[in-house]
Formats: sequence, structure tokens, C-alpha cells
Amino acid sequence: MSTQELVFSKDCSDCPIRHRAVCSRCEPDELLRLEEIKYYRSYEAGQTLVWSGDRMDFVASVVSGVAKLTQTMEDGRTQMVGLLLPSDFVGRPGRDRASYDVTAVTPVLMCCFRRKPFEDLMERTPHIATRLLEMTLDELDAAREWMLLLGRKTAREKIASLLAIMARREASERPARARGRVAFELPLTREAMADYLGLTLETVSRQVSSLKSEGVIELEGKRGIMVPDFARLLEETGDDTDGGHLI
Amino acid sequence: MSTQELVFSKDCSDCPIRHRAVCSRCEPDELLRLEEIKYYRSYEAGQTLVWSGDRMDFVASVVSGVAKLTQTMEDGRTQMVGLLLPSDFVGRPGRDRASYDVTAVTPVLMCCFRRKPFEDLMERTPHIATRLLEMTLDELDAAREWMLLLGRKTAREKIASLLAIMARREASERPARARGRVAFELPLTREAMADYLGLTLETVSRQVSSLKSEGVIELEGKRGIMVPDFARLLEETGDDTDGGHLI
DNA sequence: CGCAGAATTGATACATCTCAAGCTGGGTGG
DNA sequence: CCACCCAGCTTGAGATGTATCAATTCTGCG
Repeated sequence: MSTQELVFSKDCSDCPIRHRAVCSRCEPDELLRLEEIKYYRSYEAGQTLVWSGDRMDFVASVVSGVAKLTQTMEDGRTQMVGLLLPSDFVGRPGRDRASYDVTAVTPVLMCCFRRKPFEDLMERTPHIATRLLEMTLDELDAAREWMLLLGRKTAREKIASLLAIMARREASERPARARGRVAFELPLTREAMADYLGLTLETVSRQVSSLKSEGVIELEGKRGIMVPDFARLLEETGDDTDGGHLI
Repeated sequence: MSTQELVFSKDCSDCPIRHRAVCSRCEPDELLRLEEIKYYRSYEAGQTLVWSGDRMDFVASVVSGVAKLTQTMEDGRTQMVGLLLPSDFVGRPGRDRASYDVTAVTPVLMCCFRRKPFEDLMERTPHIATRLLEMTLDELDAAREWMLLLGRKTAREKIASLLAIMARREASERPARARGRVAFELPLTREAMADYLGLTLETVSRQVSSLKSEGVIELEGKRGIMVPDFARLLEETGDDTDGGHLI
């Protein structure tokens, strides 16, 4: 029940997110300075790392695991506004209060930097600022794609889109598989999916069942999803399919 | 019918967006270098500045007017993913293709920079990169607030939220008015509002009528909106009202 | 084994969409 | 000067997708 199961100070050079995180553009000497101010923290699934409105005096990169960013209205309606995967960045330089709740979905390991030293370092290290700008622009693109999903897609299209995104991510990490065939773990509960897609969990459940009964997907245990034909899944997303290549 | 009604090269120092745009952090000498590569373009209401997928070899700041960013699905469903007001930035350094359609909602004047020289200048001018990062983070926050609206708010709450945003902006520009009382021009048609809010134009029309008949707003001509009591409007947004101050 | 959290399934309610008429105001041409 | 026109807007009636409320049924685990 400890909040910190693993606190260690690894060498940055063999870090699994070395090539994608906010530090990816850094030269060896810049990396050394980052290494001086970093520390690791780990969280259990379900644990809330930060509450919206709370003081937040660190920024961090997700090293492993999945976390979610959520906003909640007074009456309890909640909307997920971001899904944080390994290498994603949390926190905003120059702002001392969190804008969202951040919650671990699976066990999560974070590489943290106290905010002030990080901001100072960022001023002297354009490589960090440049990479952060690039990552923020990517997140903005993703958020806008999500706006289209939330505003205009049907429940079925929403589910298919979420599955397609997860499938694509899996395919880009693992070596290529048989044409159009992908399997992956979906780390979200039905409720978390609903919060992401702007639906109720019952609707999510019904649409997943429907996709399954039509053979678009197969369920393997509670979290496993098998997509026998990725192009077929893509057709259900409502997006431009342009051939339907996995990557 | 000319696409460029006004092409001139004003001094940056008396530019109306000098203190808020991407150039706001620049020192006088940095401004001079920007001035060398800038040029103005103006567009009429309804004109499309850029089509999604097209080559885009400039970036720009909105000097005056309103433009919209939209995404469209194959079957014609469209979602607005950004509303560009004076000082907002268009285009992405490092990317040569537009991700969205950009359309003028009112007559628009843009301050443009060819992309390559701008990128070069940005590398040598941290003040530009820093400001662009800050603006992008703000846009990301706005996009995430919009995700909550699209995913979880009712039609009435959506309309009230949009009006509240426009009212707030008006109040922050003009000197303060009588307590809680604001009037402003809404530059969007019912259809554009619908595209922004993820609704149909009929639903927008009905909800606007309903807010009017209940005295939350008053319509003045086609575009004028009068909010007699801002706190009352805020109650309809579903957000935390925390007293309901205009700014 | 049996419990608790997660997921499924069913019946019904309701918000929003869809289709279809009209209305309104400003501009145009006869 | 007036009739007409048209885009934008409003309003109505009915269809429909998703939410809501309510049982069950799974699944993993102590």
C-alpha cells in the first residue's frame, strides 16, 4: 500500500522513453543537468496523482503505465480530456496550479522534476523548450481530433475510433503482424471508456457487444481485444480510410 | 472581389496585437527582424484561407476579424475545432501541410510570415518560441474545456457557455460596464454556432429562443446579444459559478 | 465458496435530430 | 417604389439514438 514502490535514479541513457520524451532532443551534457534534478515516483492503479486546483510544484514524464486527465462538473458529470501514455508530459511550466485531475489507470512510474529548477533549465536549454512545443502541438492536434469525435460521431463510431487508436499504437510498438490483424490490451474500464467518449457505460457496453457479435472485434478475457481485420474496424470509425494501413 | 483589399507594411510598434501575439515578448531589435519578413493579407467574410491537406508555406497572426478552424467528415458532418480571434496564431512551424480548413467568418486581416524564414528566426529568437509555447498551451487548455462541453453538456448549457465566453471577451476588451450587464456582437451564424457546439442549427435556434423568452438574453437585430445579468447566464452554463464576475 | 466490482442486458424515457413549413429583413431590379 | 427574392432564422411534428433505471450475470480473488 506504499505510494512509492520503486524510487531509484537510473541513468537517463538507458531510459525507455529517452527518444520520445521531453528530453529527447537533449545533448549528453544537457541530459546530465536534467539528471541532477530528476526523481522517480510510482503510483498504484486508481491513485490520483494531482487534484484539479491543487498546487503543483513539479512537472513529469510518464515512464510506464497509463494515466488519465479528467474534468468534473459540480453535479458529477466527468469528461476525460487526455490519456497519458509513456513519454507523455504532465504539468505546465509557468503555472503553479493543476487544471485537471490526474489519475493512474494502471500502475504508473513518473520521472519528475521540481517545477522551478525545470523552468530555469528550460530557459537555458532551447532543446527542451523546442521539444515541449512540438509535443504540445501534437497534443493540440489530438485534442482537436477528439473534438470531432465528441461533437459529431455516433456511439458506434466513437468506440471504433478508440479501438483503432489503441490498435495503431500497439502496431507501432510491436513488430508488424499478419496483415491487418492486431491484438492488444485495453487498460480502460467501461466507465473510463465512457468518460473518454462522452457516453454512458451502458452505451459503451452495448456497442462493444454489437461490434463483437458482428465479428469486427473479438474479446479475450476482460481486457484483451483482438481485431481480425483492421481495415474493417476503420470502416466503422467514420474517418477517411485511405486503404486502412495499420501505421 | 479582390482577395487583398489592403496590403501595407505598418510599423510593428503601433500594431493593435503587439502585446498579445506571438511577437509580444520580442525586443525592439527582434521586432525589426520580424518586420523584414512579414506581409499583410486580407480576406473577405466566407473566404477560405487554407484547405485541410493543402500545402501551407506561411504562418500568421490574426490582426483583426474572426476566422474558424473546421474539420469535415466524408459524409459532410463538420465540427469547428477552433475560433481564431485577433492575436491568435495560425499554422504550425515544422509542418508543411494544413491540418484543418481555415475560413474567414468576418473580414480578416492577417500578418503573415513565410514559414521557412520564420522557423529560422524562431531558432535564433527564444522569445518567439517561448511565447508560441505559452499560446499553444493556452489553446490546449481551451480545447480541453471544449471537450467537456462537447462530451457532457446539454444543448442549453452549450449555448450559454458559448455566449458566456463571448461576453467575457467583450468585457475584457471594453471598459467595465454596469454590474453584470454586457452587450456584444456574435459574429457567428446559427449554423456556425451549431458546428462549434456539436448541435444542429435547429437545436441552436430553439435554445437561443428559449433563453430569450426566459429573459436570460435579449436579441438586438440579427447579431446583437444583450446579457442583462451575467451571473444569471453563468448559472445556465453548468460550470462552477464562483460568484460570477465578468473577468 | 462466495463476495464485490465490472460488465451485460432489458424496458422505458427523453433530448436532440430530421424533415418540413413558414417567417423575416435587407437588397435588387423592374 | 414596390414586389420579389434569398439567406438566415424560427417553429412544428414525428423519428431516433442515447440516457436512465433496474435486474442479472460474469470474473477474479480472498
